[in-house]
Amino acid sequence: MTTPGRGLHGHVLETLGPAITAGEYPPGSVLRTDELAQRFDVSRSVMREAVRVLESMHLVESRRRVGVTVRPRSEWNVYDPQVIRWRLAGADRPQQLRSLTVLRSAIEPVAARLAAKHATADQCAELTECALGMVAHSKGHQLEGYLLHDVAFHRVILNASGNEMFARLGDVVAEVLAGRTHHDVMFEDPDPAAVTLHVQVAEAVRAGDAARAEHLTKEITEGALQELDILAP
Amino acid sequence: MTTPGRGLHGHVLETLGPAITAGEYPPGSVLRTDELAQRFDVSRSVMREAVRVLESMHLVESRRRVGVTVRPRSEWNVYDPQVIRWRLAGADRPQQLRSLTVLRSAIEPVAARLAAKHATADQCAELTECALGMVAHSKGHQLEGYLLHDVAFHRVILNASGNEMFARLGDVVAEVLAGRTHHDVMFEDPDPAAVTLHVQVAEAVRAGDAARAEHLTKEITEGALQELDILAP
DNA sequence: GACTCTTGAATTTGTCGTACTTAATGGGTT
DNA sequence: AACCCATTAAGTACGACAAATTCAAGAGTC
Repeated sequence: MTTPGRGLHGHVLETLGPAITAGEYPPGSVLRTDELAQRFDVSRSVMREAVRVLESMHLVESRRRVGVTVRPRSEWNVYDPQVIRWRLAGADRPQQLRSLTVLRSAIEPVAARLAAKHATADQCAELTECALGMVAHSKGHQLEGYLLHDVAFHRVILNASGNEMFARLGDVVAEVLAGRTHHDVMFEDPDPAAVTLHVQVAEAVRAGDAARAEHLTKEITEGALQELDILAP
Repeated sequence: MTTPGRGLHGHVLETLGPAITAGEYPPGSVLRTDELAQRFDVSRSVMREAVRVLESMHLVESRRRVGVTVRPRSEWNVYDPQVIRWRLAGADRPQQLRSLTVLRSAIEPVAARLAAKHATADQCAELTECALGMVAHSKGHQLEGYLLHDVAFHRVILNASGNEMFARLGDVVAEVLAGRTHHDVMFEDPDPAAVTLHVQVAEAVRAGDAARAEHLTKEITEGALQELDILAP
């Protein structure tokens, strides 16, 4: 899942990026390219390329005679998958999971509604397959198998919505679901009600019942919100 | 609003980025760094930095002995503000506006709901101020003034939601609203019903009526969808 | 004496060119 | 078919100079 930092420039990013997003360098902090190059034992060229990437993520700003200044969090490109990964690996992982779960609660119901209208026969078949897979792994501590089908299910929904912006959130949803399974809430079998809801969503999409697909998905995401003690919208 | 491409590296990006997102180089196309450097009359270092940025946006992939290959659209970081800007300036502007408007229709109602719960007194005041500004500019072809307050209104909502992911969509919403005013649909005064809805949203948020704020905002975004002939969710 | 404006030096990024290294590809040989 | 090697384009390093902006010192004025 993690990108193994191709090349020296990638290695530098995999160290500097998490450090910055973790708040190790507070907003306004000034870094110097030469010093960083020395610290990481790379050439200035490599460090400059790394800084350029951080700049394109709006994590830092590079100005002459000043150096590389860290920008405030409010300006970061928080939708950049790499930034999301770094933040999920760092100190504000809980905060990040909350933000993303709220995002899910807004996106997925609408995506399900659109999926009910646009899904192909193949996608419908895949959807029911995933739902059945979830049922099959819902008892007896088969969390990994369950997660696999759960992630696949939500990916299909997002893709079937026909909206590219929704489709690109597949990785985010996967990360949130994986995070929940591996670190946080789930120690036992998943909630049977949630499993049922997924099956019903698959049915609704297959039947082309947009309103029902949206409503059921909303119930799923509200469940996710409650798990994190977020007031249900 | 537009970033003026700071430095040579920025200038290269402002040319190459739009070209790639416009599909001028179809997925799988291979570019060579040296050739590009020659074409843009910059050093290889500068071109390499530009390529690194394009790579961080998942627009291209750089591999040894092969070159810089253009990735398929499905892998692009479509939430990157720069990518959004490039695509809005290019050929698939209509498609992009549709995607973003659908995204709005998912996000903004939930954001309004959260804003009703989290908005500070200052934010409530600003919100009513924006709504009143919209009313004041709703007659007599004052489209620019209307747009200004409209954008500000939606920014306040997104910020007041307290969710950083929502807040970062302020620029996107601004771009969509501006696009609608300047290029596409609006030649006359804005729909009076829409103006009224904004005023009512401001009231609902002030009153802390989350459900009402959500519902009213949903009506606003559904109106935006209908303007683009998208089936209302 | 306090203040402002100008000037210039110091500093850090920006750009360039070159040389060398590394890895993947494709073809030729065994 | 398996292996080896030459080719190729990116990856890395280093050194030099250009450009811009900050900061302070100094001149001039009120």
